[in-house]
Amino acid sequence: MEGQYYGWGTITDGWRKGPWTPQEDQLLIEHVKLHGEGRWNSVSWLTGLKRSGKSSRLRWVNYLRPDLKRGKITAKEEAIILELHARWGNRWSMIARSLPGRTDNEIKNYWRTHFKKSTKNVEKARARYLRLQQEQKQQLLLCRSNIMKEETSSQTQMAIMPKEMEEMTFLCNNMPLMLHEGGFVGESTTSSEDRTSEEEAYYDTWGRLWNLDDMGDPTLTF
DNA sequence: AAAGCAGGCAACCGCGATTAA
DNA sequence: GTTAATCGCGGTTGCCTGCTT
Repeated sequence: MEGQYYGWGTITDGWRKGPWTPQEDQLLIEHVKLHGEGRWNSVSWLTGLKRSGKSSRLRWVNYLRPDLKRGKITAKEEAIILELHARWGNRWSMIARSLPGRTDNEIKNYWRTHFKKSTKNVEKARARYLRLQQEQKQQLLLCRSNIMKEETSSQTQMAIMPKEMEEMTFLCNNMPLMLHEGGFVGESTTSSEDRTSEEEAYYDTWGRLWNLDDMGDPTLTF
């Protein structure tokens, strides 16, 4: 197996370091299938992998997990990252919890690559986000007026698309914070330490809601 | 075509928190 | 209550790749 390694892979103190090979990935996947996640330090002696528990966990969490989302960060995800970073700072794992399928490492890398060096990029992203908000706002207003029309004119309103109606009513009634005066929720000066558990739950919820399937995200360019 | 450079990202490191013995 | 093992997180490093000169 050793001869198949490539790149800067080396062995230090009996542990292999550097890029993972497909064979190593396969061993790790099999291991998790059999034993589940956790007990990472047992991976080595159960599979024969010359990888530390730490390295194995990292590989699984950041790359092999089946629920990971592949592909580029969307405008919506970007908006969430910006918003939550403004609020929580570098608490990447927490931010990642609001973006299912994305890892803390991925988000951290994205932030550093796109926003750390230049506030201009933050401004651009912010502008994109505001455009998106405007579009959504218009859609919601339209939907709200449709709901009102339905409410006044028809007794059978809930029979017509009841599910959609419920969803849109819920959105109309619960959206205001995200649309807060066209501004960034994250612009608040409130530090993460000052946040209440209710706020925590609120952001958790909205983070998840915003992760509903994207609707034609514009390509992100800087 | 080749060299230099910068961006992107996978992986490592150190450290604090948590859990088990 | 103490210690060791394990886990999880944030920061950092360094390879790869694509673009520019």
